[in-house]
Amino acid sequence: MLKIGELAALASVSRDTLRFYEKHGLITPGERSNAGYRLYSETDVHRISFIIGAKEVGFTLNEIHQLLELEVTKDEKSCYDIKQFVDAKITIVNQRLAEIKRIKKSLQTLSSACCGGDEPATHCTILEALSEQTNQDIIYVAD
Amino acid sequence: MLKIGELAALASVSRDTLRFYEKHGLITPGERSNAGYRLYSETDVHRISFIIGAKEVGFTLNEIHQLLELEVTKDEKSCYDIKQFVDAKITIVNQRLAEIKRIKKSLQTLSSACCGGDEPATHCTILEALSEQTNQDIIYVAD
DNA sequence: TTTGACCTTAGACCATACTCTAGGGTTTAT
DNA sequence: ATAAACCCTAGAGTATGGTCTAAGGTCAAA
Repeated sequence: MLKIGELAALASVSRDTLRFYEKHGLITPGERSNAGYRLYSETDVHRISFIIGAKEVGFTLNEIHQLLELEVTKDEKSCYDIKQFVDAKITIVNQRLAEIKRIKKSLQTLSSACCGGDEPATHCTILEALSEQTNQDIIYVAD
Repeated sequence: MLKIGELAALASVSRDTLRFYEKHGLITPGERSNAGYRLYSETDVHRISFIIGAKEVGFTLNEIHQLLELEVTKDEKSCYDIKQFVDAKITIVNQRLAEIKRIKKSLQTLSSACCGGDEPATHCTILEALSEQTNQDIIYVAD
């Protein structure tokens, strides 16, 4: 079992952040030491890792909370709802995946056009790198 | 040329958001109508699209501002700096890419384990779906 | 046994990214 | 020509996600 400072160091977040997440129901260390210190299990470590990862790719704490709350009950109806929710999230994830690939490509175009490449300096802004790409529909509308 | 409401509708953001981005130097419509209305060009449309996309995958407005400001000058030193900056961003993008793939995989595991699959209900939370995955180092440390 | 590094709570404060309000001018359709 | 629907500015307010402070208790080493 880890104390809060140990988990904080491991996960590269502050103690305050861990307490903040707890206050908002994202993580709930089951045990306390005699002195009242929080004690974190390995499951908590995984949980924190998931939270940080999900946050990094743009999920809000609220969405992460919902993801973490997902549990299959025996109720068929509820199970259907969960599947709906998860599949909706997968759609969002796929959109983000496409978007981040687009950005990566722009950055790579920019990087290789910049200094030392033989391409002209015309390609040297993000927007120009972006326009280099296939003329996909650029504006995001619900599709 | 588009008026603010037209661009807002096209990009699925509010007018206020566009004015907010302008105030913070992310977008700068060159022209105004006689009445003082903002007029947006096609470049502005691309720019807004980039901002929204970058935001969705977790860049802050500040980072996006830096990305958009990137321009190659004739100064070699400055060009080197830009390459450094862009390459650092590519590293971040790659990390996000890996993370979002991890999350996608978890969601897919969860979705397929849930309702109708023949796998037992033990795999039916995000955390269990996550542990299903190869035992990669789960905690994020600067690597 | 006391010094320093840890832990506790409650609540104030902060940055980011909007979002809304007030008070006013413009454009467009009927 | 007038009402609805748009535009303007400045500035206040809000939600999210922390971060810090105060006032205090605990633990391990010198």
